[in-house]
Amino acid sequence: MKNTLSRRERVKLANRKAILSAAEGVFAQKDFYAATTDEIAERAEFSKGALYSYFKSKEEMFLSLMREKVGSLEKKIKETIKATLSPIEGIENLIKAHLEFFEENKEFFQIMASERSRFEVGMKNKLRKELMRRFQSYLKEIEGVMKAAVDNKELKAIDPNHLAIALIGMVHSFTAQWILTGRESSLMELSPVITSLFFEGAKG
Amino acid sequence: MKNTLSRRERVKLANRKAILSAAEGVFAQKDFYAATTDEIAERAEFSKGALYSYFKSKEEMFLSLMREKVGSLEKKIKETIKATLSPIEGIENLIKAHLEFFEENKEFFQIMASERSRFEVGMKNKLRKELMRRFQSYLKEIEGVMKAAVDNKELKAIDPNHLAIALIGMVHSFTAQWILTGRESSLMELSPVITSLFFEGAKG
Amino acid sequence: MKNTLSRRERVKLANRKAILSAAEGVFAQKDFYAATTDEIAERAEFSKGALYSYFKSKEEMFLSLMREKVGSLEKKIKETIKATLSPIEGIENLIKAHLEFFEENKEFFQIMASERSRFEVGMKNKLRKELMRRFQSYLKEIEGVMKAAVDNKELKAIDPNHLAIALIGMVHSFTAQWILTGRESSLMELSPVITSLFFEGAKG
Amino acid sequence: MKNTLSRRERVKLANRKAILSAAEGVFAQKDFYAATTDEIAERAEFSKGALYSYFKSKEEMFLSLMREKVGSLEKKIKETIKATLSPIEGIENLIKAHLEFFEENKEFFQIMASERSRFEVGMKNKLRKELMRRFQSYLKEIEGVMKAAVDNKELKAIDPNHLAIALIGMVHSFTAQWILTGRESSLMELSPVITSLFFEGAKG
DNA sequence: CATGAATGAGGATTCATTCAT
DNA sequence: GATGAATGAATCCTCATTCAT
Repeated sequence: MKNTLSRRERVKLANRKAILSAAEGVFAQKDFYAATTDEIAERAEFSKGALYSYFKSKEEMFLSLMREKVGSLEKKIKETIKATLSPIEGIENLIKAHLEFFEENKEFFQIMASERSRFEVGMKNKLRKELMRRFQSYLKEIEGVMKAAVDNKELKAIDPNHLAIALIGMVHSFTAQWILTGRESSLMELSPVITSLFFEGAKG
Repeated sequence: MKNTLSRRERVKLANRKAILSAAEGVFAQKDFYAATTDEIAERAEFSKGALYSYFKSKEEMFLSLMREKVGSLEKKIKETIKATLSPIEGIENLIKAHLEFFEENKEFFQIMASERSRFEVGMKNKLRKELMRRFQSYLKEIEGVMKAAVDNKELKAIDPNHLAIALIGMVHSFTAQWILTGRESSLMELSPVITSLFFEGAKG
Repeated sequence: MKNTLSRRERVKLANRKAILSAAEGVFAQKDFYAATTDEIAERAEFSKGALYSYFKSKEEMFLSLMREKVGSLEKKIKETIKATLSPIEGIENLIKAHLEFFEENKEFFQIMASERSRFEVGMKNKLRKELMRRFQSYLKEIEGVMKAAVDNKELKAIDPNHLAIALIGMVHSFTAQWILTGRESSLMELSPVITSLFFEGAKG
Repeated sequence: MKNTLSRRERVKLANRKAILSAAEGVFAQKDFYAATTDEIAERAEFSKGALYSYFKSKEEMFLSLMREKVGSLEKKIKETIKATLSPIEGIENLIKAHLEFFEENKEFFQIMASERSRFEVGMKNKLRKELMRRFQSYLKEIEGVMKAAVDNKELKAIDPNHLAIALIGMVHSFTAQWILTGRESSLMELSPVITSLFFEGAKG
């Protein structure tokens, strides 16, 4: 496929990416307020001024980052769902896809985990609202799979929303603990534990 | 029981509590950095200066709040565990206790959810370290119950740490969603869903 | 002589003195701004409120202290002058009196040395002006002695103001250094050095 | 000599100097605590923020100022000493050099006179310690000249430390009085008086 | 476009002073 | 009168954002 972007545009895009990547590291380490544009600029090896020709404000930078990440998580989830036959298999793959994504994006996971709860408040601007919408749509996606499985009698007749919340909760909890305790082994190895617990429960 | 505190002391204690309560609301809404001492003071109906005769700094205020809350959650968990006979019953009660506590302390839950991940960073002072220790000890508590249940063959032979993480994850996830979606019904009503999912799993 | 003060009044006076004494220590150690009413109150073993029933403000407290000390230095100087026959002997005794006074009032000396230069500025209120007047009158006192000695041909025909400045300068310099270097020996021991240098000069 | 600094660097240096100069005026008038960054910024015609890109803190600003001034006084003293043949002549020139320096740096003299005594206290950081060291080394410098003159039999066999203290005391005292009384004539005119008093003494 | 110095609003903290008990 | 908790003005410092070069 021929690249339709001019060299200029390609450079801009690459710079933007580099800045977001630097921002990701800083936001993960320090949270939105503690992260300074100075540090982001330094890590991105750009001047502070340059940041502002790519993003209107620190907030926009943050939200762009989140938007892209949530977007790509969502995309991965959608593809996973589409690619699988049975709902059960779909859920298994969903768990794997999540773990894979979070393992590759630990920094984003940390940001998401600590900033999400704050999105309801403030909400003054469109960007935030859009982001919230995305988070909810990501949950809905999972819910859809659950509903299919329930309809299919492959899962018990439990509110699909509850099933989605439970699964997401377990995945996030394992991921958070994995990050907190130093990430020795691969996060993927936990996939069977989560799958088994989700499907069969803990009772012996 | 006779109250052994002088009136002065009782007033001081009450004021301290009032300040912490105001702080809880503000921290929940805005996070540590965005929360201003001005707003906390205003909400507590005290002058900004007064805050500083009760707490050395905004950080100390925050950590005192967390310490007390985590402490009382831990206490509740411990009592619940002690009061129950079989491990299975214990876990059921644990879920209820958690939901009850979070329902009564939604604001604290929000703070905990969003600030916990940040505790590793910084960590310069003793207070933060102490808080981290408490968080971990709270998890260990749950782990202990799980281990007993596994030993008792009431649960499958799964790493008790994993069982604890899974349970906590589900509880937190349901609580977070309940807060996000406006808390119509009581959080407690979700107890049977969580219990059933944890023990029996989702498979139909 | 019968004490004409009521017990009440005597107590008040004693308290006032105690507060000034505490203040002296704190002002010497920290300077006017760094000294806090909290610390003065604590050292005086009075409540902060009590300070304000003895002095209208921290500034008034400071100036009262200075006034009393400068007053008693002046008194000592006057007595010394009156008690001596020849001007030469008078100057010798003046040096001794100064050293004795500063040795007994090191803390005051420190305060005076560091705050005097600031008295010109501000000067808004009567207290400051009065204090400046006292400092100048203290210098004039010395000048008077010098003039007598010059008139008497016991000293060279040098402007008595210059003689006074030179003497005061040496005395203060030796005192300051004595304080700075830890006050091992008695300050009084320096009296012959100063006397000799002032009268005979350094040339061999 | 070609200037090896870029224009940027030259501007920065000039700004730094301008800020220090503004600070000098404010510190002289108000002392360290009473001087506000607001006033310094205003007088320097910079924003408050700009101050902080040149100096880490108000304290560092203060100490930089002192360091530079004490440094240049010391340099002047050293040069004076080096340039003179006989110790006697050296001392005469020393007096002149001092008066000249203080006349050109009245504001610094005022600061030095009022803040020096406070340097022992606190002393927490390296900068303060360094400054104290400089003050002492300045005194030692004078002491060295005195010792040479004593060894040379040009001065009486008096402890050189005492000679240095006496001389410094007189010079400071005359300078302080000159500042206090409005600086009508030139301070330099006092040089012969000081010289004569130091060498020959006051006795007629 | 990039740079980084300058801006200045914003926020934590201190402390003299007041006043209810 | 004494107390010490409460007040709030004052002040240092930070950092997102702008803009001249």
